[in-house]
Amino acid sequence: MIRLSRKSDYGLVALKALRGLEPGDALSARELAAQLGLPGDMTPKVLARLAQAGLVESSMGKAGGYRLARAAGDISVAEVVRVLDGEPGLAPCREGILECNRIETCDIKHPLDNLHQEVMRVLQGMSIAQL
Amino acid sequence: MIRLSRKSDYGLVALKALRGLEPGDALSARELAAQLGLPGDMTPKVLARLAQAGLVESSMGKAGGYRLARAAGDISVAEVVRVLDGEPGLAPCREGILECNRIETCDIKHPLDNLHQEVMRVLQGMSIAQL
DNA sequence: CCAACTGCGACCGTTCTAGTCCGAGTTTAG
DNA sequence: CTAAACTCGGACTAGAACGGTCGCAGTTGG
Repeated sequence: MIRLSRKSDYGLVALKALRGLEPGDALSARELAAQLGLPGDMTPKVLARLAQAGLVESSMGKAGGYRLARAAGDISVAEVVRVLDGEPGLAPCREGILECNRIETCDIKHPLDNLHQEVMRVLQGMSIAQL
Repeated sequence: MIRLSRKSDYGLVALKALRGLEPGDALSARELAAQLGLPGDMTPKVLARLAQAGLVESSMGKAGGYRLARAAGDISVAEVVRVLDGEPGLAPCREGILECNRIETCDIKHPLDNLHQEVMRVLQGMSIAQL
């Protein structure tokens, strides 16, 4: 609960390493992994997802690698988490399998949603630049 | 991520049902389960943990059951979650197994902790009475 | 004494996650 | 044109966490 998966953790660290890179440069997944001490084959996966979400750009080929697609200040923690961990969702009563109670749609759903939005607002307020 | 386990969910719903109970009364786990549509044998477990944490009181015997140990306004969501899901902890880099990086103690740990505190502050600010 | 309840621990099955492996496509260097 | 270095994407395995169930011991009220 309120716990980042390792993917999100790795993603944040990687993005942090990627900021402060010269405009033309790029870092390969392998370099990042070695430099940050991340598990070798996990890093490409994380970066790939970030790339297809448009948070980083990738260049193929021999001197390829990754670089931030936007300014570090324009990438929020919330966005990274959403990409790597999927859309959050406070309670698991949405799969349609369970109906919780039949009384309305869960007594506590509404206030819990407010809570969730507040939490997301906090995550939204922090950018990669501030790490 | 930012996701309540079902235990916490059940706990919150149960506490909500327990508030608005006459001072002398008590609800048995079975009654609560039936009334809320929770899985039968899960409810005693959740309530037992809440009881040993001092959030609810239990009375044994034939007419036994559970009731709130404090006013609903004095029980925060954060407390319930902590009891049922364990102490949160934003990132899983504490087990001592991994050292993340050797550079200091994780570049992003500090700002992430701030974030975590803010989230907890949000949870702390909402009580059972407000559900 | 009996019935109904809590309390607590042990026990499975399932699901999610971390992590690894492998093949295919792409670009640059020589 | 060939080879090397890199990204891309899916498939696959192992392990942990979680939800859920069962059974027994202790306790209280009729």
